[in-house]
Amino acid sequence: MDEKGRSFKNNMEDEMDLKRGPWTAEEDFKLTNYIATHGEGRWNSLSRCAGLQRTGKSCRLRWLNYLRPDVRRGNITLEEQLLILELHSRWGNRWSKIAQYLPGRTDNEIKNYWRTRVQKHAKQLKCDVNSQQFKDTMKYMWMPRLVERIQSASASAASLISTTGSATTSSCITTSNNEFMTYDYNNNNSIGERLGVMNNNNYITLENSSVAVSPVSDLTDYYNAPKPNPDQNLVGPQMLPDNYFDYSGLLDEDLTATHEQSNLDWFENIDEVVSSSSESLWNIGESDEDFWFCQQQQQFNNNNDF
DNA sequence: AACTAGACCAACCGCGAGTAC
DNA sequence: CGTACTCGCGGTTGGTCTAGT
Repeated sequence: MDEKGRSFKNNMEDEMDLKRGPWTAEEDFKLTNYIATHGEGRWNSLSRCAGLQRTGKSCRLRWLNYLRPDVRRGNITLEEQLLILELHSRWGNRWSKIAQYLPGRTDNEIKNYWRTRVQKHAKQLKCDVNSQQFKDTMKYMWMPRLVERIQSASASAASLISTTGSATTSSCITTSNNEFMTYDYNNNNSIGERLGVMNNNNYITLENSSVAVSPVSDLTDYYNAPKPNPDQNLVGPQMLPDNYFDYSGLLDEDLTATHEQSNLDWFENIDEVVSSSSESLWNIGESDEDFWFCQQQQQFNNNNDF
């Protein structure tokens, strides 16, 4: 039998013996043990040597996404959400690249977050997740709000960390200079690059980017875009040139009211939450976020009606 | 209690790039 | 140089859980 034939036969045998679907505890044990003694890599032969009836691919995925000791589990924090949104605006669906900036998070986890949470909100707003409208909503509404919430929480979180010593592992934080960066809470030092600066508690500019940011979504474009004549006594959100929505009306008026109220609710919650556990601290965002998005959806639909 | 819809997430698949032979 | 293999990435699927009816 020639080399091709042997390879084909081996592949057929592999196919016949292969196991798919959820991993058992025994398989996990075998894989973890094998990697502990022999290291990772050469996944196909690793699978055979470890006595696993799995493809190399499957072993690699299981190790990277689940068994690796530094995999961080649990809810995506506010800081991580902010990072994901920002990095996605930079790089798009480059999940593995984005994951590099979120220690312990896998590309799969981030991808799942994006598809379930972010795309859900796009659906609620009745617009495409890749549309400029939704990108702007994220950039000018959602992200500033996240920053606000992070800042609000940071004081409480900081005291929590100082008392417990190891409340979290690593994440992205905002500093007193309005910078935000990846941070190792356990060792109390910065472990990543400085990612950007907040302006007026509202906007974020990214620095040190090795990849050009799309000029269309650059804030300077937003500011430089000709504004409607202020003398025009227009009511409600106004369409700017180049299809920019003017969200300032939303920020200043209706939204602020609901926003402040939801913040009040949130602040009422946070003392209680912080005193209970750090895990819960990051969980409270979801209902608040959903509430906020309901408001956005209404406003957004009003915009389109206008 | 039974059913349904939606959310979540682990796992699979296909493809392209890199590497070994 | 061509082929097979490996690896990693992004897209997709399907199982499980939960909330609502």
